[in-house]
Amino acid sequence: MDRIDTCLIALRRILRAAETYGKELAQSAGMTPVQLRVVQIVAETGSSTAGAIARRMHVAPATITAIIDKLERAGHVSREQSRTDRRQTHIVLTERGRNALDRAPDALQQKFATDFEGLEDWEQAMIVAVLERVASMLDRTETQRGAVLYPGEL
Amino acid sequence: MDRIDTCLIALRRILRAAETYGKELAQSAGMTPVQLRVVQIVAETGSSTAGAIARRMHVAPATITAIIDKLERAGHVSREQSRTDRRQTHIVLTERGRNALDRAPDALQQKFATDFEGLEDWEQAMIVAVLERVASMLDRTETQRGAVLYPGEL
DNA sequence: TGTGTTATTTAGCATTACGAACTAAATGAG
DNA sequence: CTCATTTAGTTCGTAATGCTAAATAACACA
Repeated sequence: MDRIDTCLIALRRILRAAETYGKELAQSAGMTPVQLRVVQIVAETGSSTAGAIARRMHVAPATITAIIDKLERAGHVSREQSRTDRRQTHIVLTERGRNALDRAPDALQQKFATDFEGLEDWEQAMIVAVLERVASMLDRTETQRGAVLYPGEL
Repeated sequence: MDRIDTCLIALRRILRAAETYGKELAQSAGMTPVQLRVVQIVAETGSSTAGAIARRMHVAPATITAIIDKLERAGHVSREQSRTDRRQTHIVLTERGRNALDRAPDALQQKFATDFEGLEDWEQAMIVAVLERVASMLDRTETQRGAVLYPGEL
């Protein structure tokens, strides 16, 4: 078997695993993967505007509106009008949202972290180097093409 | 920065790159990523039944029916009733479908393959080893849990 | 023959996502 | 200060993907 094929197959396995974990994860948090992703962003940033979330997720504002609607109805987040610019809406995490987040540790992350810690030091170092290498091989284009860099993207 | 964090960030970059490429790819083929995935499977296997595609994609049969409907309407594939078992429907690629496929080289694959070939031999070997390692760290559970292995899955 | 199993489709629903059109608020030119 | 423009978010209509449950058709075997 070709080395490239082996790599691509491994990459697909990784992608599929991520998807699977995403679903599990969402189930234990009581929301869908996308909704959870939004909640994670809000939690991470303290409070984001709708537009900032949309840009960060590379998604149209209308899409975020719909997702926030559902999260708000479920009581996970709430909308707060900005005082400095009343066009803006700040999305903030509610108590309930924070609880859901605590109940939903990222399964992929956990699994990987556990296994990773059991490895030899040199093995860890090798994995770090390779993953970074592969990531930059794959996503380099995006920044090279001059795509807009969004606030909080890094 | 923590090694684990570095890995996870790299993994997310890889996931996002894959998504981006998937969209590009599908666009040049004139169909959605999922539809293209079905067409690829059909092309690869010569002719699959609807059920086989569903199992391979880990998706409910009803979902495949809907996708095949669209692909058939667009003239990319056609349905043919099996002669040996008339409950089965064989999905076959049309001329038009094959053309679309030719027009859509897998962007991720291309990009990766190009870069990969430019690397030193030892570097290639290391990448192969690490990706396989990470893949098995992440997707091991699935087989361990005794999930059904689907025909053509390997 | 009849009963049970298997393959696919139909129907109805939820989620994600988009673009276009709209409202409200801020900003800038004159 | 006023009017035009831009920006932020929402609403509306549409499409794709995915599910479950129920229907339909064909096979299989006792």
